[in-house]
Amino acid sequence: MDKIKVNLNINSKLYLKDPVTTELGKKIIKNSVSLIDELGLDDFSFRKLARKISSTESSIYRYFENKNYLFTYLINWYWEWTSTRIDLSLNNIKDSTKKLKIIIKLLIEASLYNADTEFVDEEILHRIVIREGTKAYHHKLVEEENKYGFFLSYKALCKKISLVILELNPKHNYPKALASTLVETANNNIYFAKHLPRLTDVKFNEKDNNPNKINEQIFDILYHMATSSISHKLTKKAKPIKLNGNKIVFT
Amino acid sequence: MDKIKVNLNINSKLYLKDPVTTELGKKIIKNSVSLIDELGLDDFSFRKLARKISSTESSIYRYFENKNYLFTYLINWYWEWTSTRIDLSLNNIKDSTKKLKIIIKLLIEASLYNADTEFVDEEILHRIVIREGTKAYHHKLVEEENKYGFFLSYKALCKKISLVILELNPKHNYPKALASTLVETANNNIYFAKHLPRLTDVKFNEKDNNPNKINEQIFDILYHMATSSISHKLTKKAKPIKLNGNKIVFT
DNA sequence: TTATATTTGATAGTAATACTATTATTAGAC
DNA sequence: GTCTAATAATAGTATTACTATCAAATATAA
Repeated sequence: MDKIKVNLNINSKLYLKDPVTTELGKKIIKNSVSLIDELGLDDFSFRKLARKISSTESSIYRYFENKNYLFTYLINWYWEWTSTRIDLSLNNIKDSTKKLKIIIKLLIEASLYNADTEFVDEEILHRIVIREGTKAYHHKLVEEENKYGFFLSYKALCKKISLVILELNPKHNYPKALASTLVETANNNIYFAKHLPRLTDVKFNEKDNNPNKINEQIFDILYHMATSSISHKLTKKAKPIKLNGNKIVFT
Repeated sequence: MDKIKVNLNINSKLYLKDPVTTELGKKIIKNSVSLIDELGLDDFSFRKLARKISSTESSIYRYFENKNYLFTYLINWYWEWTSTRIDLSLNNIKDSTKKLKIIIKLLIEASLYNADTEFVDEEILHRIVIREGTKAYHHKLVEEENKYGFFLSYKALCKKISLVILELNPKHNYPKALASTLVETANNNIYFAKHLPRLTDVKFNEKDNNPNKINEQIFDILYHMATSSISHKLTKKAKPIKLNGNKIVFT
């Protein structure tokens, strides 16, 4: 495999000091990924991270204001890295259908184009994204953080996907909603297949428990969702319905 | 409006003592809803809740093991209540298309069938579900909590929706994935429209900022997604693609 | 009505989190 | 070899997330 140099453009407001510029910074990134994977975001703390890397809380605080900023930094890494993988993979592709397939495949499998950074294991990062990634923007401070531009990478990723949707159907009415739904639904179905299988349609045969088969099924689910929406002929607009509400009393 | 008595079946492992049976219990439920809405789940604590209701932390701990159990209790309330609204609304409906429309409408608007419990404001609860509901099952302890049955109400809700999907197309391959996607996508698009509008296609005219118009647009997005998937003719199965990966080096 | 059981409130205490601040030490740049 | 920047060490505060104990209030049953 050739090595291609890219750089990930992560919002500098997310850190006090750029972690990729120092050894300690890289250690913080690398070990926060594995520690969040291991403990979950709730139980992850700067104290535990400091212990793990034989450093101190105050040293970590020089890089990140708090654990949520660090977490959002990591999620941004994932968004940027995924955008980059898409760019590289679509590089010579003309056929829009093929583009769509590639995008869906990349949303499901982090391991394709594994980055050669010694300090982020993208496969572990992907697990974190699947389990807890949405916590980066589902909280009381979204609006404020959105003003800082913390979610620009996510928007750029969805924008990129929505443009391919529009290539396939320039008259599609909801390319952005479909794009964000594909990203979110990819993560959800991977998560559901693993932990809450009744919420998706992935089938497990006894010996069939290998991730490839599962990922293929998830690919089919997403591809079906995407192509059906993209090719759907608009029937007449749905007539709004009225519900004659009864009041409910709980006992 | 008539009043109809229903009861919500919430997993009893979620509480140490059933909160609906006592005044203090109801106060805990009611005020945790408004306080989580106000502060966000992260900043919400039993201490603050105790202060708000002029009680003590230890009294609250007699009802709920910890704040995550309380939170999951509230999310279960929403799932159960939404299932109930669906049951009541589909009661006399024969037409499956109409059923689908009603379901989508109910997923978007909490206010329809506002429950007559003096102790849960469903509209506020719905806001919490939209912003942070998925945190109930996106964490390190899913598997354990899933074994306790904490997510049975969610699965039942999705099952109910998937059956209507199958009524419309008995050969649909992914009814469960589509059902869970509709639930999740409803919440996401309401949230995105409000906080991260680039991630959806809701349009705001200057004076058009009223929730009805927005909810109508979100209805259209979801209805389009549902009907396109349901009516999609299966083309030949997508040929798997192979990506010839280049290694990426980050700088 | 009194005795009894149940519920709640008051108080205290522990370990951990989420920080901020200060000073000492070390390593690298010139 | 000195200067500078980065890190480590240490300490301290307010808050969280509990657990435990006991007293007061209240409902219930005899």
